[in-house]
Amino acid sequence: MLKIPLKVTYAIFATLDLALRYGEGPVQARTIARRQTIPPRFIEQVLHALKQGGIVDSIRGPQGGYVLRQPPAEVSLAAIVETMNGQAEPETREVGTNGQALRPPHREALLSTLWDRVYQAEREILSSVTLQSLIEQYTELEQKRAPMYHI
Amino acid sequence: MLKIPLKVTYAIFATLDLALRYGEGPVQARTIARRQTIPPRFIEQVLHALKQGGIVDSIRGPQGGYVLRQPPAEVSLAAIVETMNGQAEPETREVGTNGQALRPPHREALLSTLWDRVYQAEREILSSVTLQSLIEQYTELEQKRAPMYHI
DNA sequence: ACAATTCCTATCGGAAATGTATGAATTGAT
DNA sequence: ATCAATTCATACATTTCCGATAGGAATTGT
Repeated sequence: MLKIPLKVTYAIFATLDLALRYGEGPVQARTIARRQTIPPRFIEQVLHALKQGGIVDSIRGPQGGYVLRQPPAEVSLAAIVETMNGQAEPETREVGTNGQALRPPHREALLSTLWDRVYQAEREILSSVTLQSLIEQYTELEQKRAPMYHI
Repeated sequence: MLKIPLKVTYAIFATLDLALRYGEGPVQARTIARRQTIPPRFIEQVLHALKQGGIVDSIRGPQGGYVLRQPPAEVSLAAIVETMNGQAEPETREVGTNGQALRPPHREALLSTLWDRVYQAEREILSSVTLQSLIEQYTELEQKRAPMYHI
């Protein structure tokens, strides 16, 4: 049930890459693709979706590329994940009932409020994590394991 | 990210159907299929999975069918959902990195602990909901909207 | 004008989800 | 013993989704 599309993972790594260079001007899709090992033609779509979602801005033409729209501390994973999932969220397919007990629409309502609760819990967690905090966690991990090497 | 396979929905409705008749002897797959409007050939597979998962018992032969293994108050949705999802849970695919920043394995670890937190939250909610409590919610809904009609 | 880049849309392949089919195994009833 | 009702097991077909690729159009700095 907890399904993590690759697309979402790519989006997080891509925005993390941008976060690490926030304020240094645009980064090209190809560069991110190389650094994060994401298929170059595919990351374009991911970045495009992130732009539609208001997460990144794009600059066209030579020396163009992508930049984070807000500082890394302002960008929550909830925003990224929701953007990548589009509106495809609460598609509780109707099933219908012929028998007596468990008639729609209450039968369906029962489950959809349940999924809503799960979804809200997920959202709460993801809202509390920002690109900034992820980077901090990352450098902590790095320094713990290999305290002498720098990025 | 929150993906609800139809299979899971079917499983919940099927077990709810059994819960409403708990203690009244076995219910045939075909009967459940008709009442819950689930493809008859498909529900067999769902029920079979539920049996493998220890949620239901099956009785073969004429007048056979399926029964809940435990009283409805003892059956949590977490058990049902986990059974239907099999072991297919935590497949965090590795992505790999060529560039400098955000090297594996820490990059991957960052996300997998995050997904774990989300997964645990989901599990907590689903553990707190039983077939019994679902039925209670259902009858409440029914009586609120149509207080004069009975099931 | 040119070249670098994003933007848009179409398409493809494979995997997973959904659904169907067939027949074997089990068992109560007669 | 036979029969019919049912689950059991497996294989197969169909559809849908996801990841990935491709081609070219639009934009813009130099």
